[in-house]
Amino acid sequence: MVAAGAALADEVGLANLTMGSLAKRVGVRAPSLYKHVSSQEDLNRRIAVLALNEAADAVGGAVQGYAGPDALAAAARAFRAFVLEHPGRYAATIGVEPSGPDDPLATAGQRLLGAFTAVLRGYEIADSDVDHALRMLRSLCHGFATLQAANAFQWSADIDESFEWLITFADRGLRAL
Amino acid sequence: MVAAGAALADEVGLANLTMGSLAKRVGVRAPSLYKHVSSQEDLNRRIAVLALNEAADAVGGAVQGYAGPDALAAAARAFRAFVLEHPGRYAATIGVEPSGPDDPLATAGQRLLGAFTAVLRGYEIADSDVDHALRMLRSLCHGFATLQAANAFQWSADIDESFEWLITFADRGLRAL
DNA sequence: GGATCTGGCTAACGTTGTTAGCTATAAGCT
DNA sequence: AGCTTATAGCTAACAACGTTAGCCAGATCC
Repeated sequence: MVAAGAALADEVGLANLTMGSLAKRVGVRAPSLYKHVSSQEDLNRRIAVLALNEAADAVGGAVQGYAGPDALAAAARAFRAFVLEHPGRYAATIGVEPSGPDDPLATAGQRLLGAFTAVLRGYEIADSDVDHALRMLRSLCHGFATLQAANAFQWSADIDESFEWLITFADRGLRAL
Repeated sequence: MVAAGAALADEVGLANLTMGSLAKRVGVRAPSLYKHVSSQEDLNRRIAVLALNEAADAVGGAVQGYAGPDALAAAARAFRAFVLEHPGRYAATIGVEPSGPDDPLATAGQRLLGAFTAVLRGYEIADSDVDHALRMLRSLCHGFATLQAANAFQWSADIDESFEWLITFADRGLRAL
């Protein structure tokens, strides 16, 4: 049922995902949803967990067999593709905070982070820099993908080209460490 | 009145900015707000315009008198500081699209973009690269600031330190072009 | 065969966004 | 000065949404 919610969010946008519309989608009256979810916020969290796990799978899978620049490119592309294909569920991950270390949300987030950490192992990065590099990578991918998903890149230049440019930019920077 | 809305959004979060709460804040009943704004979405757009103009002022002002790496650092810091001090109004800028080229929202966005473009002039960047570099910079700053505003950086390493690290990372990359 | 659990339902309530229609004060014109 | 109009507030009311309470049919289990 949260899968249906995630799909609906992708279609109509997270802001337009209403309990009523989800109920209609699954062929049920709205109050019945509360047998599966305790509130809309709870639904949101579950969608976020699903999205983070799926994103981790996508990035982790894309990286397999690659290392260094190839792994970086594969991870970044997979991540952006996931966000663009599933903007609604990814939006559900923004602004939700794990309640504790064993919150499924936290572990799902760790999985996604782990996939990116694996990419960084292909570069020679000092231990003291790896956290910073990870945050840089996450900011870059998250920022680009969400801006594109929101249609915030207005003018001419080709967006795919910009993203490839950005990947090689990050690659060169990481090598230079 | 949109200033009051922006302030309230900063305090309680954009999601909790309701017509009723804003009305109470300005000492008026809710329907009276519609004498100034045509809908909540309209209010949102106006807050977004305000936020983008303020951000452009902050970044533009911080850059004055600097060039190259200093300008980059000043711009990035000013931008992040603005987002962290005004998370509500900045959140209002996400997901709103200008209706046309003379939409105030579009021109405000251009102003902010222009401030970052000025920073890039301190580097020797090929014309064909400047758009990509601009998008990279915007993704980086937007991504980092929004992730931090959402408390998405979980673990230990110091966040300010990461941001400084990220600035010098971008600087080195831009020089190498 | 009876008890319980599961998952649906209807009815109802509070909140929020919004519209319609009224009114008092301020500003502007003759 | 006196009439008109614009401004900006109000109350009443409605629709949509999230949510709770309470009921009920069927499946599962002892």
